[in-house]
Amino acid sequence: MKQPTGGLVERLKDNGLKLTPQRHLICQLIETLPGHPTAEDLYEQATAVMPSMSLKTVYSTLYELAGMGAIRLVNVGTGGFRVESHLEPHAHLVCRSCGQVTDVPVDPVADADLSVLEQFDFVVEQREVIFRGLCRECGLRLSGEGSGS
Amino acid sequence: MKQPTGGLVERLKDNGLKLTPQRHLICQLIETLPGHPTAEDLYEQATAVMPSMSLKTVYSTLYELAGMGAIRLVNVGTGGFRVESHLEPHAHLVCRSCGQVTDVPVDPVADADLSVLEQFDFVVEQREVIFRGLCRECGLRLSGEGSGS
DNA sequence: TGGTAACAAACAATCGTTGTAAACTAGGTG
DNA sequence: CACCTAGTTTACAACGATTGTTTGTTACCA
Ligand SMILES: [Mn+2]
Ligand SMILES: [Mn+2]
Ligand SMILES: [Zn+2]
Ligand SMILES: [Zn+2]
Repeated sequence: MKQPTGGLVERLKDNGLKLTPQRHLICQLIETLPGHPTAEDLYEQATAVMPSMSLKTVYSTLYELAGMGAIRLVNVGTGGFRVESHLEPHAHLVCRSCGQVTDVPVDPVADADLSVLEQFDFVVEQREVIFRGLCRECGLRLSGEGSGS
Repeated sequence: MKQPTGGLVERLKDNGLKLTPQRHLICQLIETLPGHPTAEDLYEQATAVMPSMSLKTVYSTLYELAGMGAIRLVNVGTGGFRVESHLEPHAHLVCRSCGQVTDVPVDPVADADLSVLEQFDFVVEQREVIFRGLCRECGLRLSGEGSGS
């Protein structure tokens, strides 16, 4: 009923892909790194362990994992997509100042009335809710600056 | 209580910006073109009338209008942002196949319980709801292809 | 009649991502 | 083992969207 978030390596093999050292490392990093890493984040971490790792391989592996539904690639408008390894429906807080992405562990649309959607003949496969604004640090910092001098 | 969508030119002047022919044209196009045009869409339309128009000027003007809250620039993950001239809160349908962006004239989060957000010390300024899936044409086309031959 | 501030154009550069081709690797075959 | 092959990774060029820089224009005013 609920696929284990911590089984990326198994998912790869189940889908007939070879478990290469590169893929293994990328899977581990995804399961280890907190938050919503970018491809570049993963690349940096990966090259620290395996200097020959190519950025292209990171992208390819992410698309493979996303293609088999093991992760999602979300775009919150901060330039470049981010890896989402929490597959349960949830919302995101995105700071317009520092770009930080935080999980909100509920789906605000869960019990909304979505009957309006019927008229569109649109097959909804997935939904995304983003709250944009300022995180605590950025809120404090910006208001502090504004009143100074 | 409700700023007129059709007053971009006035908004520019109210904010102390000169009403140049370029800005005037871009404002007109935003108010005329249906849907959610990209910067490139506007640039194409603009150069048809004013061939010297620079893409940079389109971008600059869009950021100026967005900065004064006259439009919004939304990123639905189709590569590049789109101009949103309907400022009332509403959701979007985004087709994963053709990229079409359709307005859903309701805000599904409007009467959701957002008390969970309080614990985050995050100042929400704006929210975004996207439904991803397949539009009618793409749904028909893809299922038609799958069953043939 | 310059002087200057705001603006737009031309064009190079940047960022995130993708295409291409060459090199590598594990698993068969003889 | 020497060879073949499919799958994979790498190096690197190219791409689309956006931005920086520099230079040219324009409106307006002392
Ligand atoms: Mn998340
Ligand atoms: Mn819209
Ligand atoms: Zn922040
Ligand atoms: Zn479609």
